[in-house]
Amino acid sequence: MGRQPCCDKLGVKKGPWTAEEDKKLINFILTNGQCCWRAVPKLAGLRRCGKSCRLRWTNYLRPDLKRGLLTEAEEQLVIDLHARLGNRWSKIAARLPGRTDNEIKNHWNTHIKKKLLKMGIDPVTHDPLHENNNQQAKPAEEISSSPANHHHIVPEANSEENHSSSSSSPTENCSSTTTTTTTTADDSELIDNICIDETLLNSLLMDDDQPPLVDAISWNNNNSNDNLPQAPAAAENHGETVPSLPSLEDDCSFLFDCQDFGVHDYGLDYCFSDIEFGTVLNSLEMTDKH
DNA sequence: AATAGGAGCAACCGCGGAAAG
DNA sequence: ACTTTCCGCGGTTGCTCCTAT
Repeated sequence: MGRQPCCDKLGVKKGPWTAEEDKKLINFILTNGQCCWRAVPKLAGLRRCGKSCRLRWTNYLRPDLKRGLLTEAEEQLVIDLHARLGNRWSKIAARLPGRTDNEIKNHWNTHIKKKLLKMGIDPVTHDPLHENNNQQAKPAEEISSSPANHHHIVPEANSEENHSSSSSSPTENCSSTTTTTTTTADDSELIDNICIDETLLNSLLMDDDQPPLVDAISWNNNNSNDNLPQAPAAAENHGETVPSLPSLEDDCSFLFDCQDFGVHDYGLDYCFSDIEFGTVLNSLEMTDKH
């Protein structure tokens, strides 16, 4: 009856991952692709639960992950989506390429939540906490100065979802920050692609299976770049046939995570230019902490 | 220079739905 | 149809680093 046990609870290691463990996991997924997490620890030679492997991969080792703080545009998008989706972090993360649900969740709890509270906005309901607080929350001109602000969804356009439409739009109230983080043109385009069309955004709410909007855009662009090495090709250096990885895994940024153990270990050094290695090294500094 | 407190983030825990047998 | 397990998600914890005193 049923399936095999997920993993032997005895002897399963917990806590922070070591570089060696990361190497094993990356090496395994590079050659075998993502499948059957239950079998991964055993096959990869890891004393970890499959669940832990999946988490490590999706939150830290995945090829398409961005590093660093969310940009102002991304932050604004998170706020907008949270106003509509609530704490459905995975759904929100699906609309932000390179960001994980865990990352967004952490960023929400540590940054955005406080920011909204400071502005007199309830981070749960996106309603003003108090009328007075709301008045003094943010000068209108400061709000409108947000790069992404003009993309905000008009609440009235979605009465069905808009539980807070009776008051000022949460997304209108919470758009600005006092910091002057640089927002790139790409970020603005990101918001454009997602928020400019109310119908589009509504469809996000309706169709969970819809592919990531920005993913499609950015990955189409990436995939059109002939300079990018392809993961399967790299895996062939191991002399193994690799089941076709999802297209996202084709991004060369995946290899950045290999730096700790040396990209040469994978026979992938030919893939990088000096500039790319610089990026790799920067990324390494982050992973070295572990 | 030492230390306490806060902030940020990676990882774990537990639950629910889906799927295998 | 039912049991068992897998997978993914959201909430929470605890460690590490940073900053203020």
